Amino acid sequence: MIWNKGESIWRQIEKILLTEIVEGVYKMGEKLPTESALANRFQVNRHTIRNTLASLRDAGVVRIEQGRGTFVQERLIDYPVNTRTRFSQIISERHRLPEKKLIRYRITKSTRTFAKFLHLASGTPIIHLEAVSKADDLPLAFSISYLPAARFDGLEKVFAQKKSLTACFAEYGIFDYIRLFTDITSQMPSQRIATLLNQAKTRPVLVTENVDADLDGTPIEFGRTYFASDRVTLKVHSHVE
Amino acid sequence: MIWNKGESIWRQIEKILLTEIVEGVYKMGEKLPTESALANRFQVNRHTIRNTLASLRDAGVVRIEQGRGTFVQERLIDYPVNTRTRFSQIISERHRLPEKKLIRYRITKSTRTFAKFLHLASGTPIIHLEAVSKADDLPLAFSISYLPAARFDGLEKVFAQKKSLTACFAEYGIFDYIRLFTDITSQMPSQRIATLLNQAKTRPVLVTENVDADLDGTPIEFGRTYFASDRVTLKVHSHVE
DNA sequence: TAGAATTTGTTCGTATGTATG
DNA sequence: CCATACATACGAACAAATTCT
Repeated sequence: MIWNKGESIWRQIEKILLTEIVEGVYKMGEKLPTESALANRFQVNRHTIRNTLASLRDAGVVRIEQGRGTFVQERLIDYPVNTRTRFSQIISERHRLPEKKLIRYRITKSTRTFAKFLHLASGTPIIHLEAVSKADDLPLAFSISYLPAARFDGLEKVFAQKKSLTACFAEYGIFDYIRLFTDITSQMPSQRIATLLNQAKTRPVLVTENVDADLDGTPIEFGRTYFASDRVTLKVHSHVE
Repeated sequence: MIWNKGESIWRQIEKILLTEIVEGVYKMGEKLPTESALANRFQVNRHTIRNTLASLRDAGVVRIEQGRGTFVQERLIDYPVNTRTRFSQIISERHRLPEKKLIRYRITKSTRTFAKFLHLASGTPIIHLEAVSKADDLPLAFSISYLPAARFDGLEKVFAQKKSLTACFAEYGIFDYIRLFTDITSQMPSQRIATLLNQAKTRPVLVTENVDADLDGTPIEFGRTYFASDRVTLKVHSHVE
């Protein structure tokens, strides 16, 4: 390897690796060679390779995990966050096969927190619905939805058939609804959620909380969703006013 | 301790702990007693306590870190994400003292990625500005901003004085600007970013990427911001159309 | 469950070139 | 010309996390 004198070595290596990644030599999610292997290949010190990889990490191209290796960062799905956020539609538009798998269905009494969001009295029966959302069999999100049981009587059977909340709502006469707000935080996943998302427990999840309402403004759902952060980017497009 | 018969013991304990947390017995970010200590206090099995803590975690009240303990989850700042996102203003409105500390200032040649966002030719000189945003001395975010060097000649001195990008823009004749988009992901922080945010390296960060433009629609800044996810909630308020 | 092997992370130290004042 | 700071590059050793046996 002969290095150009006008540019630092680690930047030249960065360009080479970047080219190889975009050309698909290393594919999405795949492991790059170890630092030692790269140092050997380019005949430089491991520190120099680490400089390169740190820069690629900062640019969002790779992620580095201690003890495991360096991986090409995958960010498969852009997930718009706005008034019309609907999972199935978003996935379909990206030419992927959406699937929503029911994990758990229960009816409980609402605690104060959920009651507040749904404008219900504390203790009112609410549906507690857990599901995993997939695109082409790849889990993207695990979500827990809380809905007023009175309004959605028998939801379990409807959901088992429709496999989409939007479709269920239509069965109950709600043909359109809007998202009132979305709160976004980040956490480490519990073992259960990591398993459901088929994700390493050492990788974080994006957590959103939201309330959807019908066109009268009556809340119909409070939801908490855990996104596999390596597979999803939340996108907020600003409206020009 | 005498337990009410109509309700499960772990739920009763949950209510007690929740009350103590909201009353400030355990303050934000503080460590709760160990599971054993709580089991001892309430004279129940440790499994019962684990039930309670798992429920509090799922409700976002505490976070559990293996080998370290259970902590009251701090979520201090609601950070709106919209067309008019401005740090100083957001913090001030919450009756906190905003501060933006310059970490690094350099001028480099833009790579293709940044050039694309800023509508510049690849290789054009751009300003690379790193800063830590604080509220009442608590670091909330670390941000890297890329700006066209030609348009913001001498920005370093202006920023040193104004300590706010919005204020700087005004010096260059830009009295209003809008955010075109915001992309949101989540990562584990590098050692450097964890240190700058004064945050445990085992806690994730929220990462946003955004482009701001002047009222002509010309991009003036590409920014990447790392939020301490335990201290910030990003809020997307939907506009009703 | 225990330990070895693998891989990245951190911290010493040394040296060179470049820009600044 | 000198002092200083900073980025770059190499070498060695050990720490920490993960994986494999």
